Amino acid sequence: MSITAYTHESGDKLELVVILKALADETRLRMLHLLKDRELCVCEIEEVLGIQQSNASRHLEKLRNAGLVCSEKRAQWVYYQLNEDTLQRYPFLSIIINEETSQIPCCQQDTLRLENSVGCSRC
Amino acid sequence: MSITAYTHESGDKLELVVILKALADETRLRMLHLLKDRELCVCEIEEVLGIQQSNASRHLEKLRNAGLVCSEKRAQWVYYQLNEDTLQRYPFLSIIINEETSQIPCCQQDTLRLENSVGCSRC
DNA sequence: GTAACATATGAGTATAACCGCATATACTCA
DNA sequence: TGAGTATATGCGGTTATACTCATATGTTAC
Repeated sequence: MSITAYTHESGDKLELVVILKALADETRLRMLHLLKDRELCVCEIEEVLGIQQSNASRHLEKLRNAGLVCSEKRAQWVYYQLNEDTLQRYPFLSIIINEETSQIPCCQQDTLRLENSVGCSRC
Repeated sequence: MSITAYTHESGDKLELVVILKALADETRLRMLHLLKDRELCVCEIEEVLGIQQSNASRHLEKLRNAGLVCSEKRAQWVYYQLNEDTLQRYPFLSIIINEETSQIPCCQQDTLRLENSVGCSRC
């Protein structure tokens, strides 16, 4: 019912390094690309990306631990959205998420798949 | 004697992902931070960072394969510098290298160590 | 030529990352 | 309450990454 605060998995690692590690994966870039337009629930993401549920959940956990997304539970669904606070603190993130990912073919296809879907069959 | 062309280790991986993986490491961020001011040879880098020679060489190889730096051999030394071509093609790189790394304490200390060194004892 | 040095690379190891399967947890609805 | 669903998580296997030591390659200077 409440927005999950982003908890950095900083440990002893630099926040910038944690963020860059979270970005350095094609699946997670595709997720961020989808999330730049609107919030999505996990089942929508796994459908569009064609990946397993547990896999999607773990990638989203990594993005959340890096502070890139935050999640909100509503009914049995968990909705993820970009964490605007972090995006403001690190201006390079907006360039990557809004501009660079849009150049990637599979990200463009993901967008089409999401737009053409008649809403998620489940949520 | 000739500047090594950057050869992307793209394989089947996205160039953007290769670049982000190269960035997602504290040692390599420190290297890029040092290189933003001037070219450096490997022995200077390993001295300032306090890492082993083989370790420095491998990190630099990763940066070179991602197209972030290029190298030039002069006499028995190899000098590394930022690859301006890639920095222009990916504007977010300049933000990370010129602004974000400067906020990192150990990068600031590296800069001091480099400035205070009476030149590299070897090259 | 040889010695000394700078750099790259092969081999081995330890750790981290990614994935799939199965299961636990939490919520809804009848 | 119980069935069904959405999400998270424990576990095992596989691959990738980072590090160290030792060695190969290429250069300079004698």
